[in-house]
Amino acid sequence: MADSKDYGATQCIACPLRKLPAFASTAVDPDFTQKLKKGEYKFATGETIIKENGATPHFYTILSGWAFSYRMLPDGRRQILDVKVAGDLIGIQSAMLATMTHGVDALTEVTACAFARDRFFDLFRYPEIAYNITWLASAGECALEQALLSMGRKNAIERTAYLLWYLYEKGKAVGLVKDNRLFLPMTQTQIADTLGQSLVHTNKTLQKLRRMGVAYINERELIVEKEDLLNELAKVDSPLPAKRPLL
Amino acid sequence: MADSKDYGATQCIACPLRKLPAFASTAVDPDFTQKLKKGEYKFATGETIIKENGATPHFYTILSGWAFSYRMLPDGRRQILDVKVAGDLIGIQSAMLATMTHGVDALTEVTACAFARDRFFDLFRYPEIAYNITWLASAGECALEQALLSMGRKNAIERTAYLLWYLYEKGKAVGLVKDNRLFLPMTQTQIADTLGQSLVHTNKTLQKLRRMGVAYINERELIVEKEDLLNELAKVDSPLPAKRPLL
DNA sequence: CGTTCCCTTGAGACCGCTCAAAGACCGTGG
DNA sequence: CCACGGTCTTTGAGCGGTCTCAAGGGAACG
Repeated sequence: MADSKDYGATQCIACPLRKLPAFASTAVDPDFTQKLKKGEYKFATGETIIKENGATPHFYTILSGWAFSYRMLPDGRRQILDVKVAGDLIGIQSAMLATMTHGVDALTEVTACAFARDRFFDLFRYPEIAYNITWLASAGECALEQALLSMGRKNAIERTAYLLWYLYEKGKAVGLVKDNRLFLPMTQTQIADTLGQSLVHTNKTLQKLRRMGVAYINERELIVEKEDLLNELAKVDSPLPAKRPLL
Repeated sequence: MADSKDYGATQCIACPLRKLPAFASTAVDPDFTQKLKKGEYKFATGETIIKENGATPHFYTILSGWAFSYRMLPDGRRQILDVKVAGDLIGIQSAMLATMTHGVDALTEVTACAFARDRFFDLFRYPEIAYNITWLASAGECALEQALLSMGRKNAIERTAYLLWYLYEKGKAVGLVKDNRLFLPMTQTQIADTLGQSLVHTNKTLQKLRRMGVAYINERELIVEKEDLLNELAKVDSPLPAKRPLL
């Protein structure tokens, strides 16, 4: 499943994510996290990190790279649920519910910190960690709610604007935005599967946003020209949380 | 906000929900839960239990009755996110993220056990409780994922069938189904807002399901005639968990 | 007996879908 | 070095699923 393993390549105490302003400084001793860490895994672009309907021996915190979670219907229709970047936790569901109800694929090369599933309950002996895990689960739920509102009640332009806004904000939080530019390794097929729209219509909607001078994607980069207009089109109701915990 | 309060009307140790097969017997001492409980609240039909974008002083476990969570757009469009029945936890989000990103309204008269928000973190000192809260958050996420898949990739018939299946299973779990009948206090407008469809088209789709002899709603009752066909139409991929924890 | 809420039905418009095909770019192998 | 296949983006055309608008009937309620 994993390409390579490199035990403890990154020391928790020296975790580069801790420096980012998006992450709350935690009360948890990094040495403790270090002990829980089972290793560091690398996944290739396009590789499946977690299988749908399977059980992983691990769950992960993404250290670097992009991934997405999805669900599929038997006939091949796919719905992308969320996009995952550095700091995001993936696979808790399998730890809680025994089976994964979604899969996770890598969009780029991904480095992830692995934690053992069979020691999952141990984490809850530490109130701060337990709290953080629940916090992240809640935030994930919140993101899904917004997506659901988008899919259910917004039209193509609003929905697409919302997704671009969301990705942009998410990128900002982990320091991936520079000069209104965000590296964005998603194809239009993947964007369509996130929006719950057809590829063709997604393409036309993106072009409309480009012609409106709001935002466009070029060479795997999202360029936001009018952030306030994007925001307005997106009908955003709640911004992303300013600080989030890091496991 | 709450209509009436009646401290400790129901003793946790005598909680009627514990008897239901859907709930796992917990390692948590009921006396302890009892101490955390801040009272029992009653909400009238149609009343708002938790305000969107507000902060509640409490979060709740529903003891009896039906409710739904939703998000609204500024122009009044509404998306219903989930339907809540006995045993469901509502309002954790506000406890975690400081503000509620969704509102919760009562569909019937609702009785709910209240827990104080300012003592929320205390709960995490007890690993079993912390674990249970996270479990419930994960399960909520899973339900939202299924809804998202439904909205994004299913057509009206499949989507409607899925919702009916979901409600039916949810009702079963808490012992509300008898003779293939489930008391279901939702109007077609509310069903439409759950499905992300227009009222008119929802009405026509429900009629199609009725004409197909699959299931129909009559006098606030959902009658499932062909459960297997409903299941097949719904394209269900993961069943509801057999056992869930009770806070 | 009027008002309100909910369900139902019809008709026409339009948003988004499917089908089809072509161009751009890229890596690979002959 | 060029031909080739693959992936991704773009464009056009026509269909149809779902929406909006409009209106009527039934039940509940004051």
